[in-house]
Amino acid sequence: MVTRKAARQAETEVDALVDRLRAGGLRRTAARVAVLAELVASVAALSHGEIAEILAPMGFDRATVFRNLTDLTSAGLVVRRDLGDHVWRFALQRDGEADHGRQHPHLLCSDCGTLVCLPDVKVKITPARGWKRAAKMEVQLKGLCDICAS
Amino acid sequence: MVTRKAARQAETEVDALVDRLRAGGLRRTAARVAVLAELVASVAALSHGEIAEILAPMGFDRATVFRNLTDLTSAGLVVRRDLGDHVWRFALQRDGEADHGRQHPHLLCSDCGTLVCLPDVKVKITPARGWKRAAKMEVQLKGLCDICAS
DNA sequence: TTTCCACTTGCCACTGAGTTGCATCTGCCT
DNA sequence: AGGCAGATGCAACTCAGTGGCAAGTGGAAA
Repeated sequence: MVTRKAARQAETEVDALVDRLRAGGLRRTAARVAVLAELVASVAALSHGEIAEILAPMGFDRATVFRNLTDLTSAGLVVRRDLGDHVWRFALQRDGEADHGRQHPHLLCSDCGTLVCLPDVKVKITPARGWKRAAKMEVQLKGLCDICAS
Repeated sequence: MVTRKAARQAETEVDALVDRLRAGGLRRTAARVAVLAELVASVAALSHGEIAEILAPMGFDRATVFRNLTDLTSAGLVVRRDLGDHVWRFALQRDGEADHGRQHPHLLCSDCGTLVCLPDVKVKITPARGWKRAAKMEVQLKGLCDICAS
């Protein structure tokens, strides 16, 4: 049950995203709007397969969904991410998300292979001899995730 | 051109690995020895496809290679790793690597896949809310190694 | 408003990495 | 040596991702 206010908010967000789409030289098409609407409505990142399944009853072909996810990612509106299971998942490129890999460390579970965001863990790197590329590194911790540790 | 000393060293390493295999309840089979020998001989992590291609002329089937990589990984002799291209790559779980991994951080080059020790780089982890497992984590930085960056 | 053209789509097929079933082979314990 | 459970080769399959082509269409220009 979606409230009227939330529906209007989502629509506004889709409109804003479409503006960015157009500004990037891409056409406003029904398929793209539908993909963006699904990403706006979803809390979690969605795989191509999941989105394609949702949009199929509306007549959108999965090849189209795939191409559009790729286009939207190239255009910078969408980011794709792998959680360790070799499935790309797509989510909106929220403001400031461009450096997601560098914003916080990730835990790679050495047992199940899941990649978990650790936004509350701070990591400080002290490089030796003015090693300049440290700031561009992503930090990954390797150990057991909460599920495998329990 | 492999020197005689290097060849003997590799053979000794394979023998040691086979001992661990047997200790773990797995059989010593020609296919498994061949897989281990390839991993011993390789500097970089190898994909299933790469190993299968090497071993095919010796009569080893790729399904067997796949199964054995999985078995060796489950047994703890081999570790698998993804460089971001959705291909699993396999490498030996080196002796002392469990502790080695925690002694200093490593750089995993996102281009060539080389794992480089960074003994002079200090990393301080500040976990949130008394997260007790932080001390048991290995730290891995992901970015370009010196060669790929130049 | 109409035209037009480059972009987009649906349909179909393909690729590559990974995986499974089954009959047969084989390592190793007794 | 015998026997049995594990391992293998062969063949086929799954799944996520991807590409070709004819037809459809968004939007700029006239």
